[in-house]
Order: sequence, then C-alpha cells, then structure tokens
Amino acid sequence: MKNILVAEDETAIRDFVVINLERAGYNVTEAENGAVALKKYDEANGDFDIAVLDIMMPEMDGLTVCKELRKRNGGLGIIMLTAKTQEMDKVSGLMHGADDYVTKPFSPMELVARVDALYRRIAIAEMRSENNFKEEIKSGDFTLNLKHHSLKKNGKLIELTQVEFQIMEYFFSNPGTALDRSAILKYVWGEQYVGEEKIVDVNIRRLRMKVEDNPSSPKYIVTVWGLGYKWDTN
Amino acid sequence: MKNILVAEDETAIRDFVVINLERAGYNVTEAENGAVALKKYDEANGDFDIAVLDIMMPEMDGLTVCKELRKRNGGLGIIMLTAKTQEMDKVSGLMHGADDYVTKPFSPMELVARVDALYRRIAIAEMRSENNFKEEIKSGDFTLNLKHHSLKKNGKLIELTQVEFQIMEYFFSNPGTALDRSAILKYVWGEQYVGEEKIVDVNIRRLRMKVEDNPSSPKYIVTVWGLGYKWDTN
DNA sequence: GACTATTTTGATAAAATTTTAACAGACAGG
DNA sequence: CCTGTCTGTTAAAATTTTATCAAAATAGTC
Repeated sequence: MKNILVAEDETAIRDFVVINLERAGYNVTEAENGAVALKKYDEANGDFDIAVLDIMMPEMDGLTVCKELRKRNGGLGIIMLTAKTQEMDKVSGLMHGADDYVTKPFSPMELVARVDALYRRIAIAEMRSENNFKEEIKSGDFTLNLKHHSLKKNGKLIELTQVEFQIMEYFFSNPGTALDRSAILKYVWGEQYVGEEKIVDVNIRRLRMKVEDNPSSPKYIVTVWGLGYKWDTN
Repeated sequence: MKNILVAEDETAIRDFVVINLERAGYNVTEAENGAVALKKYDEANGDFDIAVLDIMMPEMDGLTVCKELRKRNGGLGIIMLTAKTQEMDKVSGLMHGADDYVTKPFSPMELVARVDALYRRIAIAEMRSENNFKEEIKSGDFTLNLKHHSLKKNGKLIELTQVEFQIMEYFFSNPGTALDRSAILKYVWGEQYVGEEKIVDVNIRRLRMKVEDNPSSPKYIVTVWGLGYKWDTN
C-alpha cells in the first residue's frame, strides 16, 4: 500500500523526489526513463497507487508513459513534473490523463502535499467504486441501500438527504472505525471545500435525530471525543 | 541501539563531538571523511539511528553523504555541522534531507541537546509508524484497539479520553518497560509542551481509576519509584 | 523512629469540545 | 411567485476533559 512509481532522468531531482516521498511514508520505486518505468510497472504487476512522471525524458517521454499506464489502470493516480510554464502550455492539451502536475522548481512541501492530496482522492475513489459493486450494506438493524439511496431501520424507511446519505455511506464503509471530522469532510464535501468544519457536527446532529432511538444519548453514531465520530456496531 | 555515525575531518572537532556524545550514552562510530562514513555505514548494515555530518569535508562532502544515507534509510536522523552562518545560507537550499543543523562553534551541551531531541523524535516517529500497521495491541486481559480508539478489559469496554488513550498507546508499545515521566510527557504532549510534569501523575491516576481492579493497589500501571511508571504484564 | 523525597489523592478552576437551537439563503416544485 | 426542504452559518448552552494546586499518604534513608 502507498506504492509510488517515480520516473525522472535527472539524478539530482529524482533523488530529491524519492527522498522526500519516502520520508512522507511512501514506498517508492524509481526509474531513470520512461521505458524503464513501464518495465518496472509491469514487473510489479501494476501494484502502484500513484506515478510521478517527468515530461521530458529520453527513451520514452512522460506523456507517453502516462497514456500507457492509463491504459493498464484507469484508476492509477498520475502526477506530471514539468520544467517550465512554457513547456506546460505546449503540452497542456495532452495533459488529460494526468491528475495533477507540479512545475519545477518545487519545494519538498509542495510535492508531498500534492501527492498526499492525490492519494486521498484515490483512496476515496477506490472506496466509492467498491461500493458500486454492492447493492446494499447491512449493519445491525440498519440497511443502507446504495442503489435506491435509502436507509431502513428494522425494515422501517428513514428518509435521508443527500449529505446525510453520504455520511452514512462513509460510516457504513468503515464500521466501528473512529473517523475524524477532516476525513468525513473530505469524503462528503470534497477536497477543496471551504467552510467551517462544524458543518459535520450539525449534520451528525440531524442524522441522529433521524436515526437514533434517543438522539440525546446516541447509540449508533457515537462521538469520539477530541477526534470525531464512529458508527458503533456492538 | 542509540548508534551514531559521526563524520568530520578535523580531528579536534571530531574528538570533541565523539567524547561528548559517548558521555551522553551514545554508541559512536567515527569517520574522517564522507567516503569513509558511507563505507562504515554499509559495513554496519546501516545499524544507525543518527548521523552527524560536517558539510565541508574532503573526499565526499556532507551534503552528498546526507543524500546517499537518506536513500538507504528515509527514517535515519541526520544532523549537519556547518562552519559559518554564511556557509549555511549558501547551501540552505540543499539542506533538504537533514533534520537539523548545528553551527560551529557549538557547546557540548548544545550538540547533545540537539542529538537527544532528534533521537526522541526518531524513536517516537518509529513507534508511531509501527502502530500504523497494527489494528490493535493486546496485553494480558487488555486489548487496545487503535482503529476504534477503544480499550477493552476482558471484553468489557472502557471509555478513554484522548490523553488517556495516548498514554495507553505508549504503555502498550513498551510493555514491561519503566518509562520516566519526561518520556511519557514527550510522547503524549509533544516536545515543546510547557507546563507541570505532574500532569502525568494526575492522568495516571485517572487511568488507574478506569483500568485497575483496585485503584489503590495498582496491578497493571505500576509506579517505578523515582522514575515513572510501567505497564506490568505478569 | 524520624526525616526527606516522592507519589497519591481530591477538589477546583480553566480550557476545550460538542451539542443544541435558531436563522437565512438557495433551490426545486408547484 | 409562493412554499417547503435542504444546507451552511452562527452563537449560546451543556458537557467533557484537562491542568493546577495543596494536603495526605507512602516509600526510602539515616
């Protein structure tokens, strides 16, 4: 898990990237050009979450590698490294396929932040796509129907709004796990949402009013003090 | 454990550094230049926690060594020694990779303090990252569930606050080990916390109330007189 | 046994976090 | 338009946690 493939021909930059990603907790595989990158990808049976590719490389340029990788795995996260803004303009039309790009020179913080952000997106997307296979998720007396967007408690239908439904989806995908507000916020409202984190609390309250036997002493949506909430299953 | 690699070409300074680190309880390996440092690192199979590197050295300069070491072990602690502030400015852009730096001339106290601080950071970071892989830690009748943020004693749930939970995490990561207040303080409250060390005692008490069969004669959280506490497993 | 250092304990005040309720804009359906 | 629902914002109330303090108890030492 957290596997990254880095393709960059300049040794200095590659080392820089590899070091900083490793320090951030990623498991990095490095390649000195596009052809090698593709080879290493196949050798590892595509067991990567993210690829960081330089655009300008000998043997095979980053855009080609990007296209090839996308063919193999549509869900792979891809970040391109571009030298100048000009270069970016030239190829921007070809940038589709990449999820994000970072222009050189970049700071360690910037790189890691982008990769982290992409990783979160990927992880959430993966969770969502897993739920696509399921029709419904059961948990105790509750049944969340993903297809009909409905929630039943002991067979009794509970109407949920869009936001409420998504929170429940997140809960049901991680039963018993303590989820912090920031994670809930990102799952439901998305990465770039601007606004109060308190919105989570307010919606939790609304959910409790609908879901709990006694909203004043929650049994299902339990608060984890100083952290967030969890869907309790006991 | 507590192994340090010191690379410095000037004999006088090297001796100074080595003597003081050894007095502080570290196990020091010394090298007279960067190339030797790297060789000794590999010979010891990378069994070091921290490397102290002079920037200006013959054969191979400190920054290069730093980069090489980082490639081998992303979690290694690295402290750079720089001659003047000016020199630091020049290379500050290349400082990535180092965790800290000390400018010459420096006092024994300063050096040891920096190394100690870094060592603690490294140790805590390592412990935390190990716990990331685990879902729960068992110890006797107790199960600390890191995912659910819960503690169970013989299957019975015990509610813990944030601070209490972290203390338990520290205990469970070091069962049977006598932990001094200062270490507990740093793990739970962080390096730069300002306040009474007694706060540890108070929270230990609250934990005992929740965890012990008879809080007046603790069986699990045992006090080690003149030192601190330990999680007893017998 | 007396003395000192250290730890335990309980009370209380302060700080942090969560819950609750009320409000107002946006939006969709009639 | 009008109306009702959904949503995010805000502020006050309630709750929980946390820190500090000082007295009591305990362990260690001479």
